[in-house]
Amino acid sequence: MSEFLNELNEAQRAAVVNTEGPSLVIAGAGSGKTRVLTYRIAWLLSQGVSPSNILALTFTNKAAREMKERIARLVGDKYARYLWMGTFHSVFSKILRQESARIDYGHDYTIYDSTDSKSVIKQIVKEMGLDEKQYKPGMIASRISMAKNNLLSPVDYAGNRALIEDDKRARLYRMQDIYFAYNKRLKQANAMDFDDLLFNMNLLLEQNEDLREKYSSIFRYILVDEYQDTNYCQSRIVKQLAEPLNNICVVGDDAQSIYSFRGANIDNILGFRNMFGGAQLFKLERNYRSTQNIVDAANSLIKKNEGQIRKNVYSEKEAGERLHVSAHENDRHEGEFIAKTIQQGKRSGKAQYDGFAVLYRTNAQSRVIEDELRKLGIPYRIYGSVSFYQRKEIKDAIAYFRLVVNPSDDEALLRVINFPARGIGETTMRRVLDTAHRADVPAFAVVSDPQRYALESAAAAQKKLTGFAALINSFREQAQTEDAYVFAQNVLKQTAVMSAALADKSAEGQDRYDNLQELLGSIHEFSDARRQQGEETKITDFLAEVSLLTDQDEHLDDETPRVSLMTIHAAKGLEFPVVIIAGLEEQLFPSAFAESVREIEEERRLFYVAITRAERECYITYARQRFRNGQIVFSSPSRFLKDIDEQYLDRSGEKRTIVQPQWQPSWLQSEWRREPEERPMPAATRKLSKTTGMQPSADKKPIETAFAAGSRVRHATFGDGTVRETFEENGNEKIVVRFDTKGEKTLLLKFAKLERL
DNA sequence: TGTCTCATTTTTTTT
DNA sequence: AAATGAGACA
Repeated sequence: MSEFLNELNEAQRAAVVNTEGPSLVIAGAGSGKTRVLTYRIAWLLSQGVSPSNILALTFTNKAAREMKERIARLVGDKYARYLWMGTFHSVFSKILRQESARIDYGHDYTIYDSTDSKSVIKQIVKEMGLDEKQYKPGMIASRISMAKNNLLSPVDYAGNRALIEDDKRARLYRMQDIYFAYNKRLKQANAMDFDDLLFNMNLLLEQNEDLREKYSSIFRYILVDEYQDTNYCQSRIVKQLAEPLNNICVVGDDAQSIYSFRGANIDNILGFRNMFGGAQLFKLERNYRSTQNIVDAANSLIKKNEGQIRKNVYSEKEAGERLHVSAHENDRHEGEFIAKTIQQGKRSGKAQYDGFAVLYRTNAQSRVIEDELRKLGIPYRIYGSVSFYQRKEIKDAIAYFRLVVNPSDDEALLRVINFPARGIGETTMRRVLDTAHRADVPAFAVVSDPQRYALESAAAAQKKLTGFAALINSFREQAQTEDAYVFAQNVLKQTAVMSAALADKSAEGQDRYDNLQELLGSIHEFSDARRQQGEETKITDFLAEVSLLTDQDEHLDDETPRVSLMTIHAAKGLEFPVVIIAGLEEQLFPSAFAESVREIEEERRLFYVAITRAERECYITYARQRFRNGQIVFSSPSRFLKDIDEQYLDRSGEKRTIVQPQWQPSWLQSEWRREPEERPMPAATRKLSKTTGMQPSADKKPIETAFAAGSRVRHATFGDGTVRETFEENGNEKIVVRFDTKGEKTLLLKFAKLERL
């Protein structure tokens, strides 16, 4: 039964069989972390522990799924199926649904995603009459999130001197009030945001001794993956669940902690042995993934960080090639290089396409690379950009389901009340919301019965509202009786969502229709899968799952091996024979936002993660200029390149290519990152006026702008045919300055293909 | 109300 | 470049 233990090395085996009491497994990159977790679970099962007594928490859905599959392969699906395995969020959300009454929530609570949250915040800021420029929803949302991650309720927040001081410094004096109102609003909508799932889970355990006992007796063995990425709240929950047996095993690598922006606290892993006295420590230091050069290079990099748990990661594979660093003239050339490298690598048999991964710091970098891959006909797959469930039409469709199941869900209501158009406009909705908030009721209540809440709207508008309410209400019964798929089909048909998409003959309309069909298909699939396990599926079951799906495998049917493109964050836990890391430039990687040493160190860990994804070869690229936010910016090589010992690098690729721009318009750099108040005249206008010698139009209307760096001024062509100056860029594109004669006296700059002068 | 146009702003990573 | 916001106009 347990001969599989032979497949482990000594350190791994020790970590696997030491099941009683707390243990901390520090697992260097590529040292078989997942292996230890899966084998530990398999081992527990082989010792007669029931799968329903094991709780395994992971960071992503994908990790959970893969681990489950691996366990099923070891011990059979009939055990694996009953394991409690999933992300923190999904497991806790299931428990919270079960126990929702205890925290005074309805069973069918909605989970608000970050878009919903920001929208709520925006409304609150507006209603409080605050400046939206000052109180940016994203900023507010992240502060609230941090508070929740640290278990601070609005009341705690208001009582926290440090936070209040900090808010003052950021000129967010009403922060605490917004937090308070935000939570109230969510409660009213019977909704939780991502952080509430954790916050409330902790609350549930803290306030109910019986539940604490119930769940800690169910979860007799607890395993936590990626422990370095957990936040304070998560660690408290785990602590409560683990007691009194404390059969808890956490696995992680402090060197790979890259989620502090999400509240992850590296102290959790560093302080684990304080929280759980007598915890055993296991160190996995042998890397099975990468060649020595790669491991050594990564080690030399991470050594530049302070405050690590000492460990000595080593590889016993061959030395392998050095890491190839190359410089490129601009982002397009960089993309071209990447595509060619992959093409050649494939031809010379280094790997199939799916053996290559291109990693980058930001999603925005993927586009150019995609373009170049496509030019060479290389199949690729992008992970994690706009996921299927984030598309507008899908969110709209789901909002209908949400609203039917949970009529208090104001965000869902707002999304769909005028989609497809029903003649219910902004003004009406403004009034509805005002009325609802004043009466402390969900918006849907006002929509259903405007009279009762004395809504000040025209009779015609009121009729439209009640009509909409009737439509939604007519679905309510079906939601409870019908199968999810049948229900979804009905709703999309009767609300005309489907027909609206079908009527749209544009390419995007076609796409939208296909996507809706695909959504129906996936509901169908979901329902079928559950039927095979003997469970009926209602739409609420689907909703409970879908809101926590993010990267969800948009199951590609074809089996074509594809190159993977993703952010480094998304690449954590994966490995590829050949890894290409793009955009190693200051202001990009490390990100321009990383200022403090702490933040820089996190960026460095990110680079460490990127390098250690590679099994055999690693390419690192950077560009001298890059198109960013509609402007060309100049960049210098990342400081991180200097952090790797020279002996592991092959820097020959840096010498060939460099072309410094011959002529650089001085304003290109000086305009970058200038504060708005220092700009008396719109920058674009000034630029143009400077270059052309023309005066800006009287009303100082800004002008669309696009000057290429490294361009050479020749003459310009104006709309009326006069030629003054042209900008030639590296022989490929030119920019013509035009004088737009129709309408306002505005100046326009346009790109045009270059006919050689 | 809804649609179009023009201007401004955005800057990371994600359960 | 792309998304958001404001204002004009039908």
